[in-house]
Amino acid sequence: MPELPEVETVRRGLTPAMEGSLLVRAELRRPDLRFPFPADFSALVSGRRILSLGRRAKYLLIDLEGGDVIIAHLGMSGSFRVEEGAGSEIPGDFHHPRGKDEKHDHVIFHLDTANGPARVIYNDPRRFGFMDVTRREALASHAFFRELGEEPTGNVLDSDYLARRFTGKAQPLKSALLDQKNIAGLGNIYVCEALWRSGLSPMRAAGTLVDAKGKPKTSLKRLTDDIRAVIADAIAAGGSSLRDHIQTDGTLGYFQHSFSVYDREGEPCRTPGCSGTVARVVQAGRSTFYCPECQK
DNA sequence: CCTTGAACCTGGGCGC
DNA sequence: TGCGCCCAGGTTCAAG
Repeated sequence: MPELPEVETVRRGLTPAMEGSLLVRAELRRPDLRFPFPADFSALVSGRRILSLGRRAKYLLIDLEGGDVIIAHLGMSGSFRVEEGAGSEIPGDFHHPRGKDEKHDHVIFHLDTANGPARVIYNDPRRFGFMDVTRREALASHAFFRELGEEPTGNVLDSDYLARRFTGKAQPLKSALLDQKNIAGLGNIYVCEALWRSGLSPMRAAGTLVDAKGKPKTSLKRLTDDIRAVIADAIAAGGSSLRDHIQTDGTLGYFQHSFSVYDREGEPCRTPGCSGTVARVVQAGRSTFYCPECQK
């Protein structure tokens, strides 16, 4: 499920149950997800208190007392849910009736919280997600993080930075924005949405947004603003739509979100005054949705 | 270096 | 009820 806004929403949703709680035991129900778990994963994290939940790009970070940090990536289909209360039986509830999907519950974090026992359960049908554990001080140099670009949140991402990254690049904008080395956390949906907002074609070469002096053209400044706005809006929407449900379902935000171009092939463009129709093309093996009429 | 395509997995939707 | 095909929010390799 996750691009940056969804992972951020998951982080916020899990925080009440996890932060300050004791991670009594990490139960691995299979030896691997996308990659094998480290051999000592469970031994290393079990019995530790959880200090805080963080996020970098699409990675969820769980900081433990003692200086280790759990790294979790949700891949394409990963989600977390919280189940409170004691008992060995996992009670089904309205949102998650017991059923077939349970076979994809791969990791169970057994917690001792301020309100009693609880479980945080990681479910991932496709198993493209993965978890690792490392020392907090080694995080920045970890292979997952070493080459990551700037976050599209906060004020670090600016058009001068993107101009430096894009100078001389013939690479299509779609691919350049999807590249985590440029911007950390954008995925297929929000790249399409940001390009639509900016009126820029996904096929346009990234270098054409930079002037001869290596400075960002107006179009790149606008794109930078739109990227930040798209992400901020999505986080805001996820946070509000999930408030009631995050306890049991981290995936809800996505599907309540309505997109302007993503997955709208053949439908009318929503740009005011535009009479175009949303088209779908494939770039580097991924679907791109855009309006050929107003995105140049 | 660049760009593309395949691979990793399961499940849902659609046409027949 | 079934079958086969295509598609899916990500990342990483190998190959051209």
